[in-house]
Amino acid sequence: MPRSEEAAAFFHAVYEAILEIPPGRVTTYGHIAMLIGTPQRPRQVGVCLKHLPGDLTQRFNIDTVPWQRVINSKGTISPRSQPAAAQNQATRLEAEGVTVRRDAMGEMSVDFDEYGWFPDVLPSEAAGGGAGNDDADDDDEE
DNA sequence: TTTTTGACGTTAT
DNA sequence: AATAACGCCAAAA
Repeated sequence: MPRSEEAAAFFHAVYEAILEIPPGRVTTYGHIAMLIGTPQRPRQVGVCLKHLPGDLTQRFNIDTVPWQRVINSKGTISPRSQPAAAQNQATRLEAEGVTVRRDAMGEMSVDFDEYGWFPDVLPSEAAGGGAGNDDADDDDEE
């Protein structure tokens, strides 16, 4: 558990934000960081997920928090020390209807155009390549 | 206690 | 396009 109250509050905010990701959609560590008002700490979002309790009696645990819906900004499942964990994430995503594409180098990616969930994205970003969603509320697009 | 590590992302070369 | 440097900070070593 986090050593300070402030850290605990951060963990809490991260988990709450992740709970908002709709099933069958994905977003990024950076986006979660932005949503909770700390855009400079996407890395800490990863820390929170890494330490997500396996204890199912806790309010936030690996079963109640849809951690699998968080991937990196490249649109790929972040590799970690335990390769099986990434595989597990892919499996959980596929179980909710998300297509995970494996390329030649064992790298697993998800198409943001199809599954990305990015509410509150600034119009300037959306203007770029047609792949954006400037709406704060989206369920279906393209 | 100090140092290193790491489920990241943006900016600068 | 690809690589490096940096900011971030809780945990683990």
